[in-house]
Amino acid sequence: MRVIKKHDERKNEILDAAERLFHVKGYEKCTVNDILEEVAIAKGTFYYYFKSKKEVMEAVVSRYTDVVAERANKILKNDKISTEEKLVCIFRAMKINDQIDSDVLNEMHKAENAQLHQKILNQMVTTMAPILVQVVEEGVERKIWSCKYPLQYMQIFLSAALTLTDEGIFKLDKEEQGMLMTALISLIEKMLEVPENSFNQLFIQKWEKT
Amino acid sequence: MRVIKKHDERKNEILDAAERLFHVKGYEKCTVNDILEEVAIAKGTFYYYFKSKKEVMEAVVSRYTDVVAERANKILKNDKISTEEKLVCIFRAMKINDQIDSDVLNEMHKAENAQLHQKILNQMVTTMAPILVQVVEEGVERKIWSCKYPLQYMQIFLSAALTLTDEGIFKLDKEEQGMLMTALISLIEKMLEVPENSFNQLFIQKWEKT
DNA sequence: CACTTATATACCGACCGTCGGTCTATAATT
DNA sequence: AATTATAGACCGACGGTCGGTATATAAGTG
Repeated sequence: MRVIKKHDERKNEILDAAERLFHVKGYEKCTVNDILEEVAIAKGTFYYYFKSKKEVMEAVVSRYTDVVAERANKILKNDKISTEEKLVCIFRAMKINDQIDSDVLNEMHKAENAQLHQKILNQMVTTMAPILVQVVEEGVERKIWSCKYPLQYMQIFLSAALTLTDEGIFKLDKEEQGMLMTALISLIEKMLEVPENSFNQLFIQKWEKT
Repeated sequence: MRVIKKHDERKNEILDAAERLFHVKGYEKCTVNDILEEVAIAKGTFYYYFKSKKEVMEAVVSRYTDVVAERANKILKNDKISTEEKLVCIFRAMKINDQIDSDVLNEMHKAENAQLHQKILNQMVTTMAPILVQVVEEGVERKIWSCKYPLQYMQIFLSAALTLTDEGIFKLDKEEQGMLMTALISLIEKMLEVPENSFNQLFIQKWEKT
């Protein structure tokens, strides 16, 4: 019965199970017992690693946003791609404009799930906005863009995008989704003070290519 | 012990108590028993009027958004004020750019409270965006504004504003709040394609006047 | 018109199942 | 011997259910 594992291994097992269950059942509907069952551990073990259900959720979210942030930072530091492309790539890394992909964040949206969404939103805005600001500043330095409130604009963009595309909050049909995307792209153009439709191609190409 | 009241009277008593308690204790921390105590009714009575705690919450939110929507519609139909002022007034009616006022929505933000926030956000965007679109269209007809995606822009604006100003999600100090407001105003200018800073005065005056 | 009878409405509170979380015991490792 | 990891019985709070009761109003009845 008793199986002993390395601290981090067990911890990750719990995180994996939690992540999976959260986006299958939704955070609120997923009970601690569900997680115990999946990992095949007892309650005591669970609470030996995490002090509450909420803490696991936050750990799951952090683990995810860390991965995204790392990806984004790599893109940022990559000298081989243009500033415009960096922006698009980072958005792609966040799955903001991607419909097909069924990865953690997108799946999580589906479950009606206020707490989880809020945490994701918070983490995402907090960690990603500053990275995006760096891209924007790069563009400003290279004189291709101009932007009065980089941080605030990125915060606004992220919070709106993450909220409106959350299927657990707003139910949009394909057409509405398309309109929203178009509007979001056009807003970025305005934020960076580039001519209308100059980003259109860039974004659409990128996301149909893959 | 037994006090009998008209259906709507009782129902409103419950809603009043719930509303008060939700923003004092927060939705999640407020138990059904708390509400029962406040209204001085038994559990059966509560569940005679509402089929769940969540349903009461939704009713509280609807009652509030209905009031706001009504105020907004009155402003919209008022021929005595300019289109620009209508926009400002409607935002004021939603308490988006108001710091002092301690009314329901603002107070509710304070409690860490994902479910309630999400419902408010949803209701607010759903009911208010279309009203704002009418104002925008009025401005477009009068040739003072121009706007490519009125509905989407308003949705984006509302979701960002309501999310970022939620004290339960993001903790901003006074300075950050100010920057955010400025950025939001400048974004509206971009959305409506008016010159930079043309709304600045309008918004600031309005909100310092009262 | 008084007087039962019936029906719908409002209300009560004991009870239940679930769930997050605690506590103590104990096995394994160092 | 001490520390670390695991187990699982147990707890209390909470949302929600259920069977039943009191009140008011309407409908039948002599």
